[in-house]
Amino acid sequence: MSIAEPLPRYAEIRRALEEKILSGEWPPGHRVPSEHDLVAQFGCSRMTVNKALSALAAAGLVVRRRRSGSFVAAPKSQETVLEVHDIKAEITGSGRTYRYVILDRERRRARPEDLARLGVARGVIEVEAITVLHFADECPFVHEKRLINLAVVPAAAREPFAVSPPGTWLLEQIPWTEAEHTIRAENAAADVAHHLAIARGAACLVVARRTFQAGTPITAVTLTYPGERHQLVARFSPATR
Amino acid sequence: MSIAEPLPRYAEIRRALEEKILSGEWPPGHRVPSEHDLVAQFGCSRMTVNKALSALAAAGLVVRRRRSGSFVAAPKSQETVLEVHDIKAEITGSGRTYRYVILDRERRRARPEDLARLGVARGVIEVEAITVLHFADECPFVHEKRLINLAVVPAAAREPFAVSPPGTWLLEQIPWTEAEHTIRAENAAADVAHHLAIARGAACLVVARRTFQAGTPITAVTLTYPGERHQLVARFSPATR
DNA sequence: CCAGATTTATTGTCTAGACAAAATTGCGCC
DNA sequence: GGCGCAATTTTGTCTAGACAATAAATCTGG
Repeated sequence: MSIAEPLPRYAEIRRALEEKILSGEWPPGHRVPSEHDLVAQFGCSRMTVNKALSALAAAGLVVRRRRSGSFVAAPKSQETVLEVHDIKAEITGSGRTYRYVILDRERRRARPEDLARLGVARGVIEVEAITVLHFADECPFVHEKRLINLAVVPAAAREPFAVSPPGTWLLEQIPWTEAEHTIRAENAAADVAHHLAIARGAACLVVARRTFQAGTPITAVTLTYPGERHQLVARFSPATR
Repeated sequence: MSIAEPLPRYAEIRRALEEKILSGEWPPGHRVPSEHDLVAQFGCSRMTVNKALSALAAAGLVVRRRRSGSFVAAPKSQETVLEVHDIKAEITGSGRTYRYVILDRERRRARPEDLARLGVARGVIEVEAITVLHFADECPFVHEKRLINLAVVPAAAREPFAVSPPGTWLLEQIPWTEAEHTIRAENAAADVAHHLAIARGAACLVVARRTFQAGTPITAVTLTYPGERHQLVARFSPATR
């Protein structure tokens, strides 16, 4: 049994409508009663039912059109929320000891492939290219190859990254407005396999992240996780949106 | 230049606050003016600033506490929204021809490993176990191993899956309330490699999805994508939440 | 100085209205 | 019948207030 906590009225209304939709009683395309009707049905003000309906619309369960009404949305694609943690926080958060080493570091003019990784078509920018290996309990955890746009974060060139790895440091330095992830599987190349202490050709999970601030790229990072030791978990329920 | 469309007042206020936060002018922990102050500053009613602040709280940019006030949230973890499409829709949507074959099919009492895949501790349930291979433009696209809980979807045992593959058919049959994904990389096993027409041991992206309705498992599916031909893309910007 | 009671600031929710915007419906006119 | 205009419905936004819940701050008696 779940405890009967006092839900606010708008949440109650939202639940009631959600139940009709998720149970299939109201199939996709079905017309949801108008705000006016719901006001009469639930005996509350229109702002309250509006709050419930707006939340359902934001969650993608209904589509609302002026003059036409609200309709149950077609379940076209499943969305799932993936949490991408800071590596240092992820490891220390699970009670393991964290350590990292900087394998390589170079300041250079962005090469064509660097520009592609950062997600810009062309241009002349200086980048800091850093390769880091992260350890959890002294076991190689993830291999990181990062580019930092020095036009946006000039301090990165002077930072020794002695206490915090580049990712953690950057997160504290500048806020980001957009992020893009691509996730793929790759057979480990010789050098990465060596650093991660896995067999050459072993499957690795590769997460590439690009971070932008108002359209300009800040950093691009490629994280290579050993396949047999790592997985990403994502959960989604429309009710919690 | 972007067109200057007339934003609603609450969106304007939200933007203004967001700008302060994302630019770093208001660092994490900084106190956001109270609703009362914002009402005076923007010359509108409290409901309007409340709507803006609530949206920022929902997006995770601020944390609100009664009597204490609203504070800029610490950017602790990046969230990203992954869209998981229906395979048939994904392929036909990009203009390729879609085809599938059922490689194997069996109705059986759930084995211990089946129960684990479905996410239940124990119990006696009948499952339909189906293996499907999907093609895009006659090229093997993804290998699917699925379990369907026949206690919830008894019709699955009688369905020939002649026109729609099990995943697409299920999506039309019953609504789901929760979904859980795990994403990992694996070296292709001999049989999967054979079906996908890739080398044995080639890196594959494995997406395992469990779908529930109000806590009871509906289906568990393991999708194996050839690593060199597939990747997942996820985008996130807090402003669009 | 401390424990407990009281005040107060702040957010959370709600109401009963108002006007605007959009899109459908229906009507009148040609 | 067809076209254009007006009426109507429904959602989108907003207001000015109200009371409740929470937790910090302050006051008070010992």
